[in-house]
Amino acid sequence: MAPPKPTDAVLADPSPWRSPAQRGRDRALKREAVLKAAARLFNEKGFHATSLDDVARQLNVTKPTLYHYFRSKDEVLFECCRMGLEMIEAAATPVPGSSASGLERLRALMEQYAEAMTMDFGMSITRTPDTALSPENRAELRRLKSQIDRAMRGVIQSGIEDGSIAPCDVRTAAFAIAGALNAIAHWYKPGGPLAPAEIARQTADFLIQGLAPRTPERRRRKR
Amino acid sequence: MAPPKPTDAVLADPSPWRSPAQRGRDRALKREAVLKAAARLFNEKGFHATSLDDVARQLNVTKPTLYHYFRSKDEVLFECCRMGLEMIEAAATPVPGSSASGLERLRALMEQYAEAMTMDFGMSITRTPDTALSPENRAELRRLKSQIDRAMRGVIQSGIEDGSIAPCDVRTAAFAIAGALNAIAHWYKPGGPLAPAEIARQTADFLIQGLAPRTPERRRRKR
DNA sequence: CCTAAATGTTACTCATGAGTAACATTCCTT
DNA sequence: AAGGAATGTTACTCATGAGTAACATTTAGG
Repeated sequence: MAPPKPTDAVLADPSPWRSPAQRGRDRALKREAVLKAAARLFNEKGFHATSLDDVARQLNVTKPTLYHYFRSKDEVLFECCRMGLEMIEAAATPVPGSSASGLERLRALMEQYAEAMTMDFGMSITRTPDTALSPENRAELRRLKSQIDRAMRGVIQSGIEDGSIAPCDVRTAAFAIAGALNAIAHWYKPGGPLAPAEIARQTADFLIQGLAPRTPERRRRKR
Repeated sequence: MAPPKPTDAVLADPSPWRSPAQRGRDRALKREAVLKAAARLFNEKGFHATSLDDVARQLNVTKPTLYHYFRSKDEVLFECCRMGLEMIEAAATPVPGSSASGLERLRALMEQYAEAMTMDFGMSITRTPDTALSPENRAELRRLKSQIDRAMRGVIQSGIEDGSIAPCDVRTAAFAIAGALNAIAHWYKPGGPLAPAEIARQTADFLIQGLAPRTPERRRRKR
């Protein structure tokens, strides 16, 4: 009895033989599994305190196996950070046909940014010092970060122009906002009392409201 | 011609012979010089990328010399951070006979905090991952940090009570503020266009004002 | 003076962990 | 079947850098 041909298996195929496409997908999945395990360990114990042997052990393989998927430890960290930054960048790229005010767009950006910082890849952006990376990878990450920074400043600027955001120093505001959001990666613990969405909302609220008391007729924002 | 006795030398003494007190002071000065050089290098190249040989070279001595003043590389980093944290803590401890409002006290705290983050020891707090430290030292630093956090929350709380600060989630506010201030250590460069005091003021302003536009009668704070 | 403490040097040890060489196995292709 | 790509293993090499041993020199003080 011959095994069923992979190309015939459209639905419900428990066969151990994989199609070429499936094989490629397996590889991508394994790559991602390495990144995920690595990110978790890097965040928990720190990049330098985590050896690739640690990462491999976590996945029930040995260190040389990892080198089938990555060129170096450096590349592993770099990819983790890139994943995280791409999540944020997706949130920062403007939607073409949007009629939202600058403040509304900024709030959405801040909340997605904040939620990203509660996830493994997002955390790795701020929890690992960029000095751990090779000069080339460091430069590339800086490029991605400044792209996000530019996008955020753009949103702030347009908010000032449409009157939804108070005039302020855009540069300082962007730095302060990014700083407050990045900090989440340092104090958030998955088992905590606040869910990521809650943290995101509260932090965005605070940055919008500020510390100074509202005047009576504008005391609290709804929702 | 006998050298002047150290005890006689009250003023203007270029003698190479040091009094016992002066010797002790020399030692303390040298210790501090090591810390200063180390902090600068740690911040610039990263803790793990900086060897004690690097630090020693910077001071025109050799590595074993440093071990006369510190037990381990770990201790050097720890002391750098402790210095920085003590600067902030000094700013966070309440002045007994003060009649300032909560917001005024918080602004002063934020500005001093921000300025500390532009200095070598302040930077080392946030630019070095706490995973680089021994468990004991890490715990001690965490203790100092949470002491500052408690002080900050106390000031915020009292500001809410006296009406100078809008009601808000104190925990979230304290985290966001500390995050925004800590971030300064990551982007500030000594040669930049903004002086530390300027950065401190602008960042504090932003955190107080928030992003939302003021209502007409309270549009801008004076100064 | 003579000893002890402090301060500095040169020349090591030694653990760690990134990265590699060489080899085994499995699966797909022809 | 046979060759080769992909994936995995065991058993190393090798650089780095923290920390130390042993030794030299100066200074303080009895």
